[in-house]
Amino acid sequence: MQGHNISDIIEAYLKQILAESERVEIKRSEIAELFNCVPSQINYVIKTRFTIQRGYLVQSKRGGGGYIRIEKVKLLDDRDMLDTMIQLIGEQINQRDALVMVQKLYDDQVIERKEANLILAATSRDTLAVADHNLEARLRAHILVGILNHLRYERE
Amino acid sequence: MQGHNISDIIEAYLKQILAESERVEIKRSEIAELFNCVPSQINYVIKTRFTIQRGYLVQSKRGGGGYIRIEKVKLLDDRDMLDTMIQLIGEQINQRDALVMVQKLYDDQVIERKEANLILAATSRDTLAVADHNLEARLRAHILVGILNHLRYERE
DNA sequence: ATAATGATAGTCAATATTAGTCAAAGTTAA
DNA sequence: TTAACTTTGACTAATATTGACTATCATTAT
Repeated sequence: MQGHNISDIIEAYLKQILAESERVEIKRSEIAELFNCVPSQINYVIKTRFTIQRGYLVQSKRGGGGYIRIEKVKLLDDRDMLDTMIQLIGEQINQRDALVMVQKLYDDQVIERKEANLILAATSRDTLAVADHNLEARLRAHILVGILNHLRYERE
Repeated sequence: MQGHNISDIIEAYLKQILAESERVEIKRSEIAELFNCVPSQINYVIKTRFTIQRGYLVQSKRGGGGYIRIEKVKLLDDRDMLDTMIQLIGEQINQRDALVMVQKLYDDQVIERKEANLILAATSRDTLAVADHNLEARLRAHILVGILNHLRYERE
């Protein structure tokens, strides 16, 4: 999954630390130097890979002694997570973000592997086969929300 | 089948690697250069020779460090029935007929109860929420076919 | 206290680096 | 001859990288 470019490598590095600990705190410039990239690339990595959808909370401080802190967040229960996801989806969602959500549901054992794959099949671009991408994203959102709602009450 | 043209040769090259390994990961431009063809020919080869029907799964990423990954998947015994169903569905299907199909999948133990309910949720009129009934039926057909295609093989 | 300075991090848009799509043109085989 | 298949390239889309400019915070000087 990783290792094809610097962003992937930085992502892996941070996640390795997060596998041991609940949070990681870095100094942006140090990480940039460590991986031989510009500081703003760290922001790019965080923005694309440590989103709330994926279960991460990011805080930072500027100025002297500044830092970036990434924290794994834990939603209280499945119901809570499903509600949050439904909110996050809103009116449309692209395939990548949908994958992230399904992955999170699987990681947190809300759904099984086969169910996860069914959902991905149902919401893939190939399946929807709509020319207009905006419409496609809206449809995907509807289907995903429909499924999440179903999961929401099935578990009660 | 044999090396009558470049597409066949590229196909053979990739399949030779896949004979040793479960997956092959390429950089499109490199392969194109290796075989002295335009990059989009690689897409053509993949589209015509590495389909899910033949037991291959393809993933890719664009941008820096991009790649195309081809994976062999194990096709399951149920695939004849699934193929028949896919044919039966055609371009559109109503909710009642979809229910019949899902029921059959459950009866034949291709899917579990939870999975069946999930599929029904994904294809219900409420979820699809399109005004035009014809469009709704077409969309349902696409989703169902997408799901059936994914049931044809075993996932990691 | 307040202002100036230095040390951080954030934003955004330009550029770079890939892969995907599509249709026209060319080739082959029935 | 014609229908299917292959080749090609112009255009599009997605993702990554970079750097100039901005915002915020802590410390020091006035």
